[in-house]
Amino acid sequence: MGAAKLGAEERLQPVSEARERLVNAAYELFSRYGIQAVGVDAIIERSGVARQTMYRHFGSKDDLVLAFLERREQLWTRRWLETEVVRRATDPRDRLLAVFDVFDGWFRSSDYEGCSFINVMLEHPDADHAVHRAAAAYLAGIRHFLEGLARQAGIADAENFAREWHILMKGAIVAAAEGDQDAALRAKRVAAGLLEQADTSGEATGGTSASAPPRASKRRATRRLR
Amino acid sequence: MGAAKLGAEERLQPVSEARERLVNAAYELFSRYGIQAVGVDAIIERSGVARQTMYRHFGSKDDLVLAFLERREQLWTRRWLETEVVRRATDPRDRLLAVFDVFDGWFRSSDYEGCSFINVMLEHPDADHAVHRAAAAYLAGIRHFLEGLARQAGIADAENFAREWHILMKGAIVAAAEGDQDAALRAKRVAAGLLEQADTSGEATGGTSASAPPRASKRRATRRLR
DNA sequence: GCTGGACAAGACTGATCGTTCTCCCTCATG
DNA sequence: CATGAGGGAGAACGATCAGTCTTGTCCAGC
Repeated sequence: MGAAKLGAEERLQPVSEARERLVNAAYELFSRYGIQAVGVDAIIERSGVARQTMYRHFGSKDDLVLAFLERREQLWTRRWLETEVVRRATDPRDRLLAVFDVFDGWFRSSDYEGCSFINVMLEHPDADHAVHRAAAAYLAGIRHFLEGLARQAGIADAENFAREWHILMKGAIVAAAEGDQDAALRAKRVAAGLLEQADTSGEATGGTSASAPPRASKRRATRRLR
Repeated sequence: MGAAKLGAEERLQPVSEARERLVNAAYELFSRYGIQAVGVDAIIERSGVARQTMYRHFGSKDDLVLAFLERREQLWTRRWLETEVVRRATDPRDRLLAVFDVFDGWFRSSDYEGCSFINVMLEHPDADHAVHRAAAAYLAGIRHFLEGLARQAGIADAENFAREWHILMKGAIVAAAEGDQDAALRAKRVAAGLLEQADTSGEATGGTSASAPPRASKRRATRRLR
């Protein structure tokens, strides 16, 4: 807010070209090398922007980090992960599983950089720090996406299910950082088992496991299976 | 190796008192705040050791980091995690599950500091870096412990099983860093399902779930149930 | 045409980084 | 007694850190 009123021209282009270049440079450097390992000098140099210009747009390095995390959510969470998952399947259960197919390609890319939200959050152990909180909030955003899919799939305790699913995703991300390129496949197998035994109240998917007495569903979730 | 021959006295005490204080200080600071956030000055100060003394024992900060990781394995992996797991149960399957009970207490401790191996590995994204490699190696050590339990439990593909189990552990560790204090319980529930449907060739544990057609075990694993 | 904001370029601050060097003391062993 | 290793205290190194300030140029709006 504040840079709202503009002339007729320069409508659709970013608020400021300098700011855009700064966030781009920050994105490339922070996502690859982490926060503490990248100095503002490196961002200045890569963005080709003057030092003072940076401090006019972002009062401090932490402010720039927050802008980086926001951009990361736009590009990675929304434009990449969620878009790709939705594109690959329509059934919400298939979409949940598709997460790990998307991850599989990610883990096998030569320049796998890991999850910036996890990295940044662990880099700032202080839970009260604004950067830690922002990173954790974006992780929660991913979880909300999962929770929505779980709800659409008619899964009873969608929130808990999403948290379990997310644990598998995060574990796989760390395993991939260790070098396990098959981490997504492993996690997907575990996830499939989790989905299979999930308490789905409604939603005739034609399950495989024969008997298994139907657990008393604690509450009828908002069944919405578009 | 190298500091082997000593006088008659000073037998059981550490190689050097100064070195011991340095590693202790490094342990407390690195495990809580990370590597990059802790300068050598802080370690000098906390250990009460002279600057030059530190550089006589450790040629560089990275060397001290490696010593810290080694100590972390001694104290955290061996003396705490593995000991506690073995203490809580005798059946290998129960021991596998006990991992998450031990984690549960850990996650609820007020000064939860996370897994240093994960933190340090993510802090050093370069897979060729000695510190990254060491951290990854200690993570592999944890996995080998799991693999041993899986083998004792008669699980067919023990290595893959251990990797899946470890993914759950690491995902829970990250979730706990986000603030989810119930992460261990969630991961345990998923793990229990994983264990239930595991290809265990042999080993009559007297399972709970009634029907569930016994999956055709692909291969008879080396049945060794001590 | 003037004014003021955005920006480039870069000097500069004080602090901190990892590392090296110097000087002095202690103490066990020859 | 002499020697030398181990250690303490601290100055000093050059590099880098995040952040400030100064100067000059451009350009749009009045």
